[in-house]
Amino acid sequence: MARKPLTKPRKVASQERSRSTVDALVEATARILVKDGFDRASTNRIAEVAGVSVGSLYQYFPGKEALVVAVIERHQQEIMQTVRCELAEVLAQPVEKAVRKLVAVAVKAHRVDPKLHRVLAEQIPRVGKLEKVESFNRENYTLFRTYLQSHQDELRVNDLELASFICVTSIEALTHNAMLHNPKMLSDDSMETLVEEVACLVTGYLKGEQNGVQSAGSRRHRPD
Amino acid sequence: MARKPLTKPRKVASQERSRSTVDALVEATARILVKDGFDRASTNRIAEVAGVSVGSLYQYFPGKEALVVAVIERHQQEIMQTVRCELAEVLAQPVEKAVRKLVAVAVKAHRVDPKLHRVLAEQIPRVGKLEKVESFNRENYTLFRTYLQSHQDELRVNDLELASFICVTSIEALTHNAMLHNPKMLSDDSMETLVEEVACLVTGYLKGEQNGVQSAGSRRHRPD
DNA sequence: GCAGAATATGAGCGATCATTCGCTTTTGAT
DNA sequence: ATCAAAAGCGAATGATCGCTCATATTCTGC
Repeated sequence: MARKPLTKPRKVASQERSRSTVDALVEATARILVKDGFDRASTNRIAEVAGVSVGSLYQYFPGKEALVVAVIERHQQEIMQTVRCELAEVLAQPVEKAVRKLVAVAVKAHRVDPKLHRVLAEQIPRVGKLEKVESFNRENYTLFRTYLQSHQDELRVNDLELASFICVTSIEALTHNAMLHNPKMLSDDSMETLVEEVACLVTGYLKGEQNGVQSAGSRRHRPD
Repeated sequence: MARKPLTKPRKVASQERSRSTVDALVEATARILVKDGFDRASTNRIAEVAGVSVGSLYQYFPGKEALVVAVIERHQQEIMQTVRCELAEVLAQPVEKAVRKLVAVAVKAHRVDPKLHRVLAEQIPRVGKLEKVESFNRENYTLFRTYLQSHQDELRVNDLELASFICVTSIEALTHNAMLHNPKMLSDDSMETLVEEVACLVTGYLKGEQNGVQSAGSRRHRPD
């Protein structure tokens, strides 16, 4: 039953040359995804753009899906680098400050590679291995819940898990939609007011009242 | 330059027989999407499942994309029927009531055909004609802004457009993610608390304080 | 500088799929 | 009953794509 006489040990990369090949393939995949979309990204074309042969491609990736997974993982790696870095200092801060920072970070994360982000969000079918896209939010989710736990006395909400779900989902969706579907929000100015508003939304939910968050001109001046 | 000698006048449907053929095709497309996913939905297969020939398919649909668009439109038609129906009575109600109703309706909308909804959300690449999926939210968005305008005096927010964006996006994302990614929230019980919480989030944002929305046991009992 | 392992090559095979078109069947008006 | 238009048919075509494998090149330890 020994059935791998000529089949090379799929997916290893020890030497340096091969490592750069793998990099070139992932990079080419990302470029094609951005430039031509998911459908027009065939293994032959990826190999061609990467400057390698299809054969080499199949030595390291079992198929197109694996390439895309690699692209996604690389992109999320970059994003989480940003997030984790900026989030370290937040743990000690009060809710208002922390939430605003969190939202700002979410926006920043969406600025890492917007075009790629859009393609990954809009064109990649979430099937098979591609379901892993969701696992990304798990980390933010856990991170946020940890924060809530250590600041529980400042909060009004009880169910921290539910609260984390609500906050993280809202923040993510709002920044995401603002970046992708709302062209008039792309100016730095509008971006600031958006951050302020979302922070207000979340803080208000967590604390019950949002005094002191007055800012962005979106607040009404009640002259009574 | 007359270049349509044998090419049938693509996409007409006058008699009754043909109308049922079109229906069968759309229905078959929906079924295949749910059962096998977008990738495995080929025109040949759709025709086979529909009980018609590929030739007939191409008489009414220029390709697979058009079929999917038809499925999406049919699905959104059903959803908007539900939404519009339940939303009529809301216009006169105060923010607390109205928002809660709105959230409840959003949940209900996601229950129309959950499996199809999931496929449409996860597997359909938003390219070409398929971008139309977004136009769906435009209506809810406008509907919501209209409500805010007529209740402006109850609100704290100034920029109603921004507020609509924030509220609609949050509600949609929260219900969507709850239904699709959070299995433990599927019980009717959890669903109720979710509605309560989301309503609380939105109401708090719009009004500034959410007294009277106490309910779902997620609220903390402060015995001080 | 040599042997064998690692890596790279790319023409080609097979499968799938979208789409066409000459033909038959059904329909409805006369 | 007749006939033209409408609707339906499906084998056949051609294009694309994923993937393999026999072969060639490069690298690494000795």
